[in-house]
Amino acid sequence: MGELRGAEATVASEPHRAPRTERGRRTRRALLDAAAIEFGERGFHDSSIVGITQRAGVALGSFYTYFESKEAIFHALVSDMSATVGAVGAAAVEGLDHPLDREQAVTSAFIAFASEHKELYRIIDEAEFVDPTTWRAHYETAATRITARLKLGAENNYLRADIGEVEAWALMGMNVFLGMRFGVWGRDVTPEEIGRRVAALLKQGLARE
Amino acid sequence: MGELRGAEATVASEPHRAPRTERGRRTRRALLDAAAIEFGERGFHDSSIVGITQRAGVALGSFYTYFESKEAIFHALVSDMSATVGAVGAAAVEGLDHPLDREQAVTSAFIAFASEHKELYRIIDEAEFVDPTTWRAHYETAATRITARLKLGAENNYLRADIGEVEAWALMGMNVFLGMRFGVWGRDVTPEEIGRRVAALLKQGLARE
Amino acid sequence: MGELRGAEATVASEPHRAPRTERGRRTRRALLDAAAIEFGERGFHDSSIVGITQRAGVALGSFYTYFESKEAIFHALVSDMSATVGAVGAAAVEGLDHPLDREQAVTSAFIAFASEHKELYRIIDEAEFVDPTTWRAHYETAATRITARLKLGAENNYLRADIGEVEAWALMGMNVFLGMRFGVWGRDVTPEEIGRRVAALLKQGLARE
Amino acid sequence: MGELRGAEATVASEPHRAPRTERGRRTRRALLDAAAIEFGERGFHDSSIVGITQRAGVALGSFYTYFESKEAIFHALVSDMSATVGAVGAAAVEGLDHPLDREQAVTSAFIAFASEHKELYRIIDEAEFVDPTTWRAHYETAATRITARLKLGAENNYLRADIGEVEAWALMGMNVFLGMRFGVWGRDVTPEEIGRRVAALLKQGLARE
DNA sequence: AATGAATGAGTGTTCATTCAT
DNA sequence: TATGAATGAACACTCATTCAT
Repeated sequence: MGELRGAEATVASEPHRAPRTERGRRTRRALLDAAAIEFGERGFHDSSIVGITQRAGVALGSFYTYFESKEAIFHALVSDMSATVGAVGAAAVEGLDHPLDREQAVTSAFIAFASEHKELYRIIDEAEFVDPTTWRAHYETAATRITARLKLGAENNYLRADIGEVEAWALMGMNVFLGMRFGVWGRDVTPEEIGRRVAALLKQGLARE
Repeated sequence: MGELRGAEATVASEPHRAPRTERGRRTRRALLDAAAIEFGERGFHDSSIVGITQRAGVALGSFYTYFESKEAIFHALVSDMSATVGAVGAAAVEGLDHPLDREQAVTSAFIAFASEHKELYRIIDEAEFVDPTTWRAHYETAATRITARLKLGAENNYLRADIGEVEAWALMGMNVFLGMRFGVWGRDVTPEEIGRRVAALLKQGLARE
Repeated sequence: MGELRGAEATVASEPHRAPRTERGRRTRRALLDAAAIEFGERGFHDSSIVGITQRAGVALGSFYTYFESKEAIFHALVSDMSATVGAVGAAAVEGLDHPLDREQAVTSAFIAFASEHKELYRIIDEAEFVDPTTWRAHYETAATRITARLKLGAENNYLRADIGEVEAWALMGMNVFLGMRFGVWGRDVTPEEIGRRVAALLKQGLARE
Repeated sequence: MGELRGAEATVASEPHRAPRTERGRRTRRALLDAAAIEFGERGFHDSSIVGITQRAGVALGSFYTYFESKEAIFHALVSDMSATVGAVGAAAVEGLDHPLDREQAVTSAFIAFASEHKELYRIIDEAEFVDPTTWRAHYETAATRITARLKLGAENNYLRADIGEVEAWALMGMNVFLGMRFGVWGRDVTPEEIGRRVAALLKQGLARE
């Protein structure tokens, strides 16, 4: 999970008290990593603070030095992950011009990422019930980003002029479900192959030519 | 919610004891309807058996005459809903031959249905955490149905020959996310318009002709 | 403590849920009696719900069938006791006409009562911190009653015309402190003797004639 | 609160370690002042060491350089206050000969003092539960002082020969309750007027002449 | 002396489930 | 079948106190 933290600077995770010492920073990090595993494995409600602190190797009470509540650390985690997912998409499109290339790259990257961070799915999905505001913001932000990509493609005459939010949500739904099925559940089709198939769908549809 | 129960005969919901009297049947139904509301409003974990029985107007103890546990009634509900959603899709394609017409109809029907049964989304989503087997079966069954529809379309030379499971999951993801965004969250685009846009995407992709 | 409950009808003790069965009524009573002992012996903060339920011989969870919280049962107890103390005073003056006789009787009765219900002092005193509203109301009500007695004595020309609230609070303070010292702490002077001495003070003051 | 500290030399408050430096003395004083406010506002149990140290502007750990425990600082405070109250009484009687004048002065002074140090009441009252020994000693000492005053008045033929401990406790009770009602709760009657009324009561009782 | 991170015992409260009536 | 009182395991959270720096 370590590398997921990279995005933390971007999104404020509102610690109870910001750690003042290096030791404090390490403890907070250990708690976040432990929580990602615990929540990913057992789900929010079956996870316990003791479970998290034991995994992190710190005392129960230390938890509350860094997080206000069980909900708070979950929120910090979801915010992190949401930012990380966004970063994965942004990195994937880098250097690509054609919108279809871009979407193909995003899909492949996303599925590869999903299959390496399976706990991510569970945690973001569970945010619907534990932290609905953040959950909704996560998808709305992503949709906005996709919409922007598509509009740009239309402006550049690569894509049809009439596409917009509906298509963006359709694309996001594809990616999420493909990530679940071929990233988290099984890897019987490679991320690259899936990217190619999605690109084909976007290019020409499903109809016979 | 009454009409949702129609599908119950299809999927075995394994009642603790099958109600023998008419009165019993009514109590069981009252509990299921109450549970759908309670789970939909508060989520599984914040729902309580007392809450359900109070909504249903029966005594706390009576719950266990009809359901073995909190999980059991949730399972019954999810099974019901899964079957109902399947039925909605099946009804939508009736009488339509062309696969693109069929998918357009399914999408429109599904979004219209979602906006009228918002609790459905929440409950099926939460099944990921409460009843994962049923949840996964729900999506696998749906994917199988879609795959079958697409393969048939390919056999009939309407669709490209190489489409299969990946495209089915992509389609399902679209529908689910469009249902969430334009059915549950907001109705700023009509189900028919969304169906048309999805059909356009499937027909020709997003690329400029 | 049983007889203390006599006043309960007078003051609403707002149970979480009113017991519907006789068994329920008995459990609630057992909890109140146990709480009086527990709070009296250990004080509010060192008392625990487990402690109360163990003394009462019921399961931990049963507590919350009858009381909303630890504070709630304390409040019920204080209300009860406040009413009981009032009743003791009222009973003492019955049949006595002269105000000095009345106050003498009240003082004696109160001190005798205090020495038999030592937990009462502790609980009412602790209400200053746990249930300040009820605590203050307790003393204000008592002061009002005493003021009324004194005014009546003045109207009947037994007492000086100018006495009022200040004298009532002075009298109440006497009684409370005498009850503490000669009722709760030690019985080295009898309640009757104390009553006589207070009456003497009220009759002629302390000055040499 | 500063001036309350004046009496500290009188009663040993057993500091954990006596501060050796001037800086240490200032920190200890800051902690005591902060504790008086915190305990007065929130009561002993709702007060916390963090709360006290934050008010005092020192680090949490510093607390234990000066006090052994939460109870210890409370004890130091109660001892202080007890001594201060005694000093107020002693100062009030200075230069007065007649016992009735003396008691009138004590009552007035005490009520005036109470209305300026409301936290005092709360803290001394709470000592019943937190530091019972000191609490009881406080009242026993006060009673002894009053008894001595009264006996002296009797010896000098100002007062009846038979008055003693009972009358002392009665007087103390009056003062405490009048201080609560007309000092802490409301100042609708002046301390002087109350002193006069108490003196009248002590001089001639309440009976009509 | 001062700091603040770490500790962990302690406890109020919830709620699914059982069971006597 | 229906009722609702009783049960007790489970857990989030607090906070006085310790200790390494």
